[in-house]
Amino acid sequence: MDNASLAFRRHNHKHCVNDALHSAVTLCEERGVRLTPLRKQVLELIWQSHKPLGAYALIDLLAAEATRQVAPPTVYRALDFLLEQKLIHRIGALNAFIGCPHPDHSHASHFLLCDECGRAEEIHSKAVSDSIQKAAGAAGFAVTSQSLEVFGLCPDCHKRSSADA
Amino acid sequence: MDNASLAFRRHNHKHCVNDALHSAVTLCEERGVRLTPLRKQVLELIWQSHKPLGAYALIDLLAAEATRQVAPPTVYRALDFLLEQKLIHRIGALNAFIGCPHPDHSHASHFLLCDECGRAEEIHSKAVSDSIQKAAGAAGFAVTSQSLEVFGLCPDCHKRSSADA
DNA sequence: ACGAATATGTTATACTATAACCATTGGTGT
DNA sequence: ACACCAATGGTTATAGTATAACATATTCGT
Repeated sequence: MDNASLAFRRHNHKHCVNDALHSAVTLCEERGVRLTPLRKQVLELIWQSHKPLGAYALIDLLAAEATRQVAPPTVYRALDFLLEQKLIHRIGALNAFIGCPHPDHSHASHFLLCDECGRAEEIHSKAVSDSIQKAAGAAGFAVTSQSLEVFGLCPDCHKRSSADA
Repeated sequence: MDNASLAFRRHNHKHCVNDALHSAVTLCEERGVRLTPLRKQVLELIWQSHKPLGAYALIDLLAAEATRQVAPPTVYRALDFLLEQKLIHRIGALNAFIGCPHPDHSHASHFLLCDECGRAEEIHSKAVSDSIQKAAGAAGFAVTSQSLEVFGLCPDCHKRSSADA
């Protein structure tokens, strides 16, 4: 079981954070780009949970860490960097950002988003990617990026809501 | 060829608008909900092109029609109604809205979005829907809605950019 | 050390969306 | 017709998200 499928399960989340930060460091070195302290701190804060985090929530967290009081452009620039390096994804419907568990191999942004608990799990389905690619191709469309946001109830919340009924 | 696949082709766009308004009227009657003049006007403006339209662009257009000067809440309420009735979709990545060519049968929001010309085409692929449903099911996730936003170049813009190169 | 490029700080502002409250309209039952 | 209630739209203010423009500081190669 890799980190990509953990969001909706019990797990030691420190491993997620450590893995994410470690591979971010490695990837940035390989790519010759700079994962500065600010960028790393932002990435770490985004990884504090499996819930997508808004830019302003991030600003509040940075302020709470007491180390720095940053203005919106600063955090947005860090977010832009992390997006470019595919270390995070943006969830359009939520205006929020979430860590990418597989930053090493490029892939699309496909997420399951729980309406109830807010957690997000990235999915990696070749069938999904291929079917999208095929449908686009049939329309003569040259794909550069894809974003899939599937809303509903995660296993836990679904079970809970069934019990309530 | 139905209206759902026209966005990237030459066509008489008046037909799109007429069809959309006509089926909106019919559907709202069937559902016992009121497609008021404001709501209808907003829907018509959204259908003026195949490009997703922002709420404030819509406000400007309403002002330009000289008939009314509306404030944001007014247009957002109209948009909410149209979204509820599935007469339009929201494109999360663009904070914009676009008409739904198939409001009569419920379906997910799956779009091809051209980075160059801004036009959007809704796709209806059972293979895509099914693969998504299956992937979500495998994760124990109960889907309530899906939004797929595929970015890239439409046939026209792709041809044009190849020619430029 | 120097200059160029990159990164961050700072101020102001643009863009997107909603809360709260009030006035009006339209259908319902009597 | 009338009173009533729910739904719609108008208005003001404000919340939430994102970027422009410019100043300062840091890093890297030479």
